[in-house]
Amino acid sequence: MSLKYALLGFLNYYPMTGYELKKFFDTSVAHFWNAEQSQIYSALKQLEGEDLVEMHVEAQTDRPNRKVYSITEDGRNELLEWLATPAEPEQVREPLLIKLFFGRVLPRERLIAVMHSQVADLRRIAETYGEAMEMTHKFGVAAGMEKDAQVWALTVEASIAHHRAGIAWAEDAIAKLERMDDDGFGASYPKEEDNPPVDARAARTILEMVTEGKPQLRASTLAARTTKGDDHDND
Amino acid sequence: MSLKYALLGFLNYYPMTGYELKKFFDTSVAHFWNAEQSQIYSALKQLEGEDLVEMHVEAQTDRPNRKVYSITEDGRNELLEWLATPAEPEQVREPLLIKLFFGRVLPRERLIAVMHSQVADLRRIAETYGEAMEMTHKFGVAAGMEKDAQVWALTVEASIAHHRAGIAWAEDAIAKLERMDDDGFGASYPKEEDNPPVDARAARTILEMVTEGKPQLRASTLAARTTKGDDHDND
DNA sequence: TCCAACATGTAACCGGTTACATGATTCA
DNA sequence: TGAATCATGTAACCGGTTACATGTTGGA
Repeated sequence: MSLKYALLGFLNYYPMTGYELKKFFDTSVAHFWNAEQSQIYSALKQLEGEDLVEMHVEAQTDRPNRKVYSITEDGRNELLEWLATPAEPEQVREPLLIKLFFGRVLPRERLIAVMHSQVADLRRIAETYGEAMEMTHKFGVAAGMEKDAQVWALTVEASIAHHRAGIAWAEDAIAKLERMDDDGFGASYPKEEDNPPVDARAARTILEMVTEGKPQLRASTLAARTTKGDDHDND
Repeated sequence: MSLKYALLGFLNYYPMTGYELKKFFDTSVAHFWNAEQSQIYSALKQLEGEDLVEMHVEAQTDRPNRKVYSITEDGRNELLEWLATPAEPEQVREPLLIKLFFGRVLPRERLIAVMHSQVADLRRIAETYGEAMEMTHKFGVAAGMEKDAQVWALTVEASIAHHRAGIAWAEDAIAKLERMDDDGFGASYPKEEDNPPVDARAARTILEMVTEGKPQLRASTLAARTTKGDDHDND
């Protein structure tokens, strides 16, 4: 859903074509949002259908006509309304944490290697934020929007903070893994060897032991807790 | 794709039904991964087709038969292989950052209110991590998997670190917004008023000014940079 | 000569969400 | 009486990705 508003946001700066919008995405919000060309074109069509943007064709002979989109009054109103509404927290999906969660079955060194590679990836991404910061500044100057550039900079800081935290956590986790007893790791788990073969009731029993009828920590519960409490300082 | 491996990961602990898998998800990995019941059922069917799990029916008269899934040798191998492979970095998608990015057009106080509500949401979620930590411990005891519980705890720490960083950043951003000049905010932007009406060339000109033929910071570029460099300590 | 930039799209697919359906048992 | 638990699914939809199609101009 946010894509729609990001497009409105850009069109609220200046009228432009789908092709140009793609460039704006790639040069300014790439660090926290990506949009494919094809997606932009179809979203624009949709926005036009809702009368939130309007399009006029600029004829060209040598290449496909330019379709320049501009935001409508309705579009601007809807944008402002959306911007002033609290953001719904995103569902986190972290493949790395799945690997770590189930990673005890790997030889410890293998698991640590995966963690190291995560750190390396994060560092590599973090290096690009300098460029991103420069970009926000350049845009501000080029477009005469220095005020906007100040909030743009805050979004880059968010990404930096986020990555720094990720790196710090991962390094701490690696240190902890290194302090753990090697014997517990690897595909065969000591306990399993001493114990009678696992039967189909085990999972049931464990679930009963853990959740003694108590309310569970469900994603839906989380969502409810977070969206219900929207009753603060914004109205 | 990770869902598939999460299922294999759980089935590698114990054989169980789709219904029980859902509970395991909700009580243990909910803080970084969610899976809907319907999705679990169809994924299991798919895994069975690939011979990574096998199913046997436990007949029941009073309610639908239990379909107990267990991991196969192939499944275990594929799981181990996947676990030992570096995680591909996820595309970040942060609606809040879109709001902030375009938020200059809001009255400053409105934008700050959105940020405050973000902080409140993050705090509310952070409160649940105590429970999550308890859960990992309980599971470890109940299943006789104390070693696994140690790595489970690391995943909870990841979420905690992540949220703490989010809160700290947001509070800092709020402080900065509060120090900014009020006049720059709101739907009408001073510069626009003094300047001639915006024409359809403006976006073009700005893009030219900012990206003087220089390589751009594209998501694809980022992806390339991050996946190319996988040549470290894992093979 | 060949690739990048300009400029538009369509179609297939994929992972995930939401809604709907069925039906017994148990507990408040 | 009515909700929650147990236990299975199907179908529609939705946002996003990947692949494919078309065709000119200008620069390395």
